[in-house]
Amino acid sequence: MTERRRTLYLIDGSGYVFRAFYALPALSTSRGVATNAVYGFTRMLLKLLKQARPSHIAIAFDSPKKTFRDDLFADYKANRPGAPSALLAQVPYIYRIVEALRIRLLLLDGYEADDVLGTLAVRAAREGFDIVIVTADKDFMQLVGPHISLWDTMRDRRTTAHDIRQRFGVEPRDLIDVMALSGDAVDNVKGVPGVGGKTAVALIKKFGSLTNLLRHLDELEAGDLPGGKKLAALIAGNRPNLELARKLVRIDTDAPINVEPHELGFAGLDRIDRDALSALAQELEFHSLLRELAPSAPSKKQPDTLTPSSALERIVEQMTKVRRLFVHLSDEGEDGEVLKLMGEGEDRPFCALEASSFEKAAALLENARLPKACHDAKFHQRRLGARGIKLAGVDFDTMLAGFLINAERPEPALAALYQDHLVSGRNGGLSAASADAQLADGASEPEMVATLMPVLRQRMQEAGLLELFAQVEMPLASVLAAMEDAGIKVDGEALRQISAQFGRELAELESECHRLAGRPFNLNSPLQLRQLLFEELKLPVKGIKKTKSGLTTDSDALAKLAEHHPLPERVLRYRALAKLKSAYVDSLPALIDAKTGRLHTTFHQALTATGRLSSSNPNLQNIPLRSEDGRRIRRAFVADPGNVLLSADYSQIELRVLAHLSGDETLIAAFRRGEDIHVRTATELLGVTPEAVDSNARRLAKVINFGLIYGMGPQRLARELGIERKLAAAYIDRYFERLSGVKRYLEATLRQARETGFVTTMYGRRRYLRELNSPAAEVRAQAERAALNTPVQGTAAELIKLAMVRLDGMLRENQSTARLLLQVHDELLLEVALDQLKPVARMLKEAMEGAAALNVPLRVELRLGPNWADLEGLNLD
DNA sequence: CGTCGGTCGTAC
DNA sequence: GACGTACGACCGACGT
Repeated sequence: MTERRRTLYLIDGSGYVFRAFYALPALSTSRGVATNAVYGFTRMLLKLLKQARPSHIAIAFDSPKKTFRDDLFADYKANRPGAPSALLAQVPYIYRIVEALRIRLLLLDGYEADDVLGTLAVRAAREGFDIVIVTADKDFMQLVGPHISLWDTMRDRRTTAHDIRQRFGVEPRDLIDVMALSGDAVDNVKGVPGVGGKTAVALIKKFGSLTNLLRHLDELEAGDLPGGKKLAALIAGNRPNLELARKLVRIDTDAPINVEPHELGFAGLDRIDRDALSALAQELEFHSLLRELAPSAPSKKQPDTLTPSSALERIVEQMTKVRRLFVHLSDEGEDGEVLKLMGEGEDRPFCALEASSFEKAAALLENARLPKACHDAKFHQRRLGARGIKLAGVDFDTMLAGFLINAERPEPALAALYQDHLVSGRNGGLSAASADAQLADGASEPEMVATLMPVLRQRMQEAGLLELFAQVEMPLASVLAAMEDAGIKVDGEALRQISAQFGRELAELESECHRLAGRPFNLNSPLQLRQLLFEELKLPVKGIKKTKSGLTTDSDALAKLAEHHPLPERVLRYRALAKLKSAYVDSLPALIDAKTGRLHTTFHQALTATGRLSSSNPNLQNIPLRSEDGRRIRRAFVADPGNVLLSADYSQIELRVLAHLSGDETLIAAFRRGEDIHVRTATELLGVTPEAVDSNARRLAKVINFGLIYGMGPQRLARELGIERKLAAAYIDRYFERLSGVKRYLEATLRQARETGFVTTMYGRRRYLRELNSPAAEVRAQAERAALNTPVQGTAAELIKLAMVRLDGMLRENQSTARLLLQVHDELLLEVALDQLKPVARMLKEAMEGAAALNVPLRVELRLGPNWADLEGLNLD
């Protein structure tokens, strides 16, 4: 076996100090000494030492004196404001921390940190080290090579030579020339005006280097590059600038440093200067941050260190005796995955497992009779599932609990919940102490979950949310995990064909539009389109709505303008196709799992204000349906061979919920009799018999019925129906006159919302609406509409969630292989083997229609087919 | 150069 | 100004 190369970590100290200073709020000690940069820097450093456990490490800082670059160019970095005094004052502390940690600190007069690190990196690579430069600064990319990579610890992003080639298409070294050409606004390096990154990369790709480019400007002038002539002249004119820029951006790899890489050894956290750190901790009031390192610290358990594997079995053994397990899988990228477990009991046994030893805890995790709590159960179930571990018994998810209690925080992080429920209350803002509690590595995640659980449970109980939590949200998380795992089969080849065809038509439309406009313009730019239509073509602006920035070019507006000019109609067609192509046809194939041909969305259960689910990456809740072009996309969503797609839609779920919540007798009677609800509404509005309701009258009623749920006003109704505003207002009055129960309900809802500050759904979910008291009429009105809509939308969301949980139970009980794939607010989509179709269809219908006993029946329409576009009705009788 | 607000359009 | 809930592509302005 060849000896492993040693790894040297080189830290861009100045970069991190700068970032920490601006990223963190203005913390200070009780005596008013600013500490945020020291705090952020120290945290970053400790994290790095724990995670990477480096054998060799050094930190470099910029020389405080003038550097050789200042001598070259007086205005170097002139655009960058000097460091604020609050930052400068912290620098000595930072140096002291580095010294106390016994890490080599490097400062070289006349050189920036970049040059010191660059020189050391090149030297160390020659001597057989692998070098990781820890920085967030892209300027370092020019140094990357076979043994040198970058690591941005804040975003946990690593950059290798391969990444750079892939991203830019040039070698890392070439980035010096690229940067020289394009300039750098931050450092006030002037490149060639008008040449940005894109052009610069293209030029270097074509000519290989800046030197070669300057030598062959004539080729550029004659060449086929668009604007080549102009470009060549510009570059020629800026030749002296370029020579200078190259010297400024190039990191010096030959700085006079008298340190050798092998002298940069780090002995580990056991060998640091504890006395010095302790003194610093006192002085800076970093109690929890440095406590674990300092000698005076209580001998608290060290949750973040990995337990040696010899002790593992014993600890896991202890865990079998606990009443409850707190579980956290840290998402620290690649091989940094760590599973932390804590038991609830007298001595709270704790262990942290590396990915390679997860299976030691499998039996515990899969034991459904051992209750567990974690933050984001769906995530844990899927990630452990990917390793073959079937997480079971999770009955408390702090993310779901926290969101039920306060829906103003979507997908709350553990630290945010901790802050909200355990730390805040004292002086409101982010004091140094509370930031410390939140940010420091003091408490492990399982500890935080354990601490939060009783608090959150208490708050849910006070708000009457426990049943919704335990009976709906918790079991749903596991159903959603299975749905995401299942994914849906998508015909990528079909999408590629559609893409090609749309592409051809779009190209034709584009040239046609440019011809009609009389000049080329960017069809995707509403701004350019607006200038063209209203300023150049001077099309009439009457009846055109406005956006914040001016006249709109939305589809309503274009439809109006189409009477006066042929262009708008073509733009409408272009927009429709371009939308479908970029949002669906071209983006979906990239997300299809190449092995299985299936597409896996992520459902968000703790995100929307009303309690609906949402879907992202990709969003499969807005796949087109209405246009034929759109349906072609939907047709690419197919059933696996031997299966069919089975879809179930709630019929009029929101109007039925409104009937139930309002108790309106007319509405309830109509639904009980199974009437066409829009026809019924039309008879009430127009005072005619059902037979007399024509399609136009029904359409009117339908618009009102839908608009009602959203709090539509007469203005919008009039526009929608193309009638006078007065008439629209009369219809609305008439509606509330005939359906007075609805009117009373809406009024009562608003009254209650104003009194309590929140509205509730049928199952008790709350939405707080502070804006109900806003002095701004429009803000207030919007909050009022939300207040009226939320109970209806939210209750409907709860019903289908309940149906999903019920269905999941039924499918399990009957050992069906049918799989729930998608939920689209009032629709469930399943993939079912042909031979199970009938029983599954029955279960599905029963699960949905029987989700709750409202005072109106719930109705479901079943349809099935080979794909999601061509579905035919299924009658079970 | 990345982030973010604005605009637009898809779904229910 | 104008009808609720989402996600996301694209553009263009703005400042780490």
